[in-house]
This record gives sequence, C-alpha cells and structure tokens, in this order.
Amino acid sequence: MKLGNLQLRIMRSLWERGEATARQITDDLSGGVPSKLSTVQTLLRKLETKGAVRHEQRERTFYFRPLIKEQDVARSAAQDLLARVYDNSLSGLLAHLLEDETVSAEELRDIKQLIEAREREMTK
Amino acid sequence: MKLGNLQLRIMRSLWERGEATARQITDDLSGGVPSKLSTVQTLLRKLETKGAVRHEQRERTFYFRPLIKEQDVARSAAQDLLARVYDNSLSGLLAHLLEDETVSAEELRDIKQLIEAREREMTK
DNA sequence: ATTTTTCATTTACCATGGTAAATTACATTC
DNA sequence: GAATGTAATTTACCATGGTAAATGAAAAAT
Repeated sequence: MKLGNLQLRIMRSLWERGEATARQITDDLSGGVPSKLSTVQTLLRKLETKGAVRHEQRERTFYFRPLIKEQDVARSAAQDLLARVYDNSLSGLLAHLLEDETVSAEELRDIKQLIEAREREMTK
Repeated sequence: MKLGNLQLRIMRSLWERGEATARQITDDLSGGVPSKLSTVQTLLRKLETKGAVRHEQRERTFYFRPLIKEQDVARSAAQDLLARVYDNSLSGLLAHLLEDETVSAEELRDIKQLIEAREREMTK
C-alpha cells in the first residue's frame, strides 16, 4: 500500500488517535500545511476505497479507523525505494543516508547495535 | 527531482550509455516490462520539460543525454523517504531494512564499515 | 519511382493524488 | 418556525505518470 503525502498525514492522525472524524483530522493537519475539511473528506473516501480505512456512522458523523499498520506502510515504502532506486543495495542506500544526514552520536550507536544484533542472528 | 518508475528506467539507460536514442532506450527496456517506442518518446519529452535530459538532433534522430546525476536522484529519493515516512529516524528505517531484507554477510560487513567510518568522522 | 521503414509529433486516453466549492440533509439554536 | 451550523455528498477541476495509436515527413530499399 503506497500513500501520497496528505494521505500519509491523514493516516498518521488516525494511527495516533485510533479513531477520528474528518473534522478532527483536519484540525490535526492545521499545523503544517493545512487542508480544507472537504479535501480531507475526499481523501478519506479514496483511502476507504483502497482499503486503508473504514468508517462507522454514529449520529450523522463518520468515525474513521485505520485498517493498515504504520509499520507496514513504512516497511513497504522502504522496500520500494531499495528495490526501485538502489537495486537492492542496502549499503548503497545507507552510504547516502550517512553522508547527507546529520546523524547524532546516539543514532549512530543505535544503528550499530541493530547491525550487530543482525550479525549475531546470521551466525546462529 | 523525483521520477516515476518508467522515467527512472529510461534515465538508467541514459546514465549507462551517456547518450542514447529513443529507440535504443526502448530496446534497453525490452528486458523487464517492455514499453512501446512512442511511450518512451513521450516520457523523454516530459523528462526534457522537467530538465532531466536534453537532446540534440543529428540527421533526423534525437540523441538524448542525461542532465541529472544518478546519485542525486537516488539521494533525494532516500532523503524524501526518510523525512516523509520515517520522520528522519535513520535507525527506524534501518531496522525495517535489516528485518525484511535477505542481507548477505558481505553486505552486512560493508554496512558495518560504513558506520565505523562515520563514527571515526564524528570524533574527529 | 514507388513502397517500406523510421523517426518525431500530435492527439487522446486512464489512473492517482490533491484541491475545494456547491449542494443537500439534518440538527441545533434563536 | 426560521436561521444557523455542521456533515456528507456531488461535482469539478488540475497535475503527473503512463499508455499508445494515428499522422506526418523524410530517408532507405526495392
């Protein structure tokens, strides 16, 4: 499941809230680039068509819930980039990310631990 | 500069060849999902509009050359993913990539070295 | 010289993501 | 009961990426 930018921001609101109305989501978006209520409603429809959310009506208002997991969306986006752009070269991708990003010392430590954990898994 | 899937494949042909005709590119694409010559020509126009390529005519045929670098495209795609989807958490992204991918021992070694090189840079 | 091939150009779709006003249908408030 | 507010729905765009046939124009082959 790949999502556009606004779609992703809408989903984030839903992931955080668990359940939300179009109005609430619109409010959540007001920080950053704001969107109009009707725009959000349109995208919620499209997300529902794609199977990313479902809604339930209570007294005239639609309450939306996410049907897909944030982790899955993130994972598949990462997969897609790796395959499409980096020809599955993880080291190529990481090289770029380490170059450009202002990586903190802690982050670097975390990353190293991920690698070492994975190394241990390999030998097992 | 972000590119669609076919656009990227066209660019790859151009990056490899340095210069190519629409016909040559179409042939390069014949492995994988093939595209029709006119489709490739259309996309080359669109790429030219975006400033990703330029062409030069010699005896009736257009010879295209890339104006953007593969590295830059890859880098910005990685940046975009990191920011849009991972909220700039490099460790989050790497965690997913290490989870899912069948990472070879050599790749893992390369990656580790990248990190260690970066660590050395940090302390410097 | 006529036919065939080979390009570029034109034209025409379709899908997806995003934008949002206009309309409709109810509730709530005055 | 009339005015106001709120929500969903309808409608209507625009941009981008992709798909490709049809047309035109010129060179190459017969």
